[in-house]
Amino acid sequence: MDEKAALAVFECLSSGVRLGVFRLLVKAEPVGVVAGDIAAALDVAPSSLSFHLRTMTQAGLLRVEQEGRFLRYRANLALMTEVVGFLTANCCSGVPGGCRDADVLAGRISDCGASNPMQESKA
Amino acid sequence: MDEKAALAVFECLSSGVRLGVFRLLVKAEPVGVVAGDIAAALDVAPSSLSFHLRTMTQAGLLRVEQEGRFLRYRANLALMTEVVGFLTANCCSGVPGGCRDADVLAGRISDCGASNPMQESKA
DNA sequence: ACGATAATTCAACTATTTTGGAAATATCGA
DNA sequence: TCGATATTTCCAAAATAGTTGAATTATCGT
Repeated sequence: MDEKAALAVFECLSSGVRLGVFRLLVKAEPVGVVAGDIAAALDVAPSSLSFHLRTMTQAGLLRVEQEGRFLRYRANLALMTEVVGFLTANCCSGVPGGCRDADVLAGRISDCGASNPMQESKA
Repeated sequence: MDEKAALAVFECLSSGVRLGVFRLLVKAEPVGVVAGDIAAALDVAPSSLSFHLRTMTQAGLLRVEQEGRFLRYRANLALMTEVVGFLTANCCSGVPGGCRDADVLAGRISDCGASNPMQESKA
């Protein structure tokens, strides 16, 4: 993962429409959703959605597969993992314990035994 | 963390300049860097940098503190952790094992004992 | 083969973001 | 207090991104 690829991922998720697409597809894992259903779910014009899907696919955030005249899209979760690793690489050089958040984030300090630390907190 | 806040974070990291700022500050944790040094390091005009720093601070991605006539900026790693949790919440509903990447990413399956799983792989 | 359906591409248009210089604000050191 | 320094704010120009509808490509069902 280089800076260019990471930037492409963030560009993808920086539009309301594209963030909506990604969230929808994350929920729909591992089945995926065909383009038309995405458009209907998010109320976006087909050509506009197509534009966004292309951007996201090129960035590697989505995987696409043809099913007859449908195109089924899926989220690429592994890429997000890479991005987080990229962000926290070379972090906090030489300051032991000074960067807990980043360490947990990158999986270097594991949070074993903690109960669902990432659960969304209602609000 | 709601969708609006997550979107703001991604908007922040979707510009080359801002991604550069964040990476610089992650590396500089927990000391931080003053605005002028950020501008010098990234070769950005002061007024332009100021614009980006304001965006990032408003999104909560940066913390700022005044030191005389300097402003020292720091990265807020905890927010990134929240964002990842937000992204993977409600993921892969009812499909056991069908979403390993997301589970590892969100810390629900811990990767205890694995050796530095996030290390950047040379390329 | 033919009409209907799924999705994409294209081109023009609109909207938003980013930039950089000049001016403003505030702190520092002597 | 005064000049230098650090940073921000303001504003107009330049650059990018997003939307739309029409045309296009390809597959489906009959």
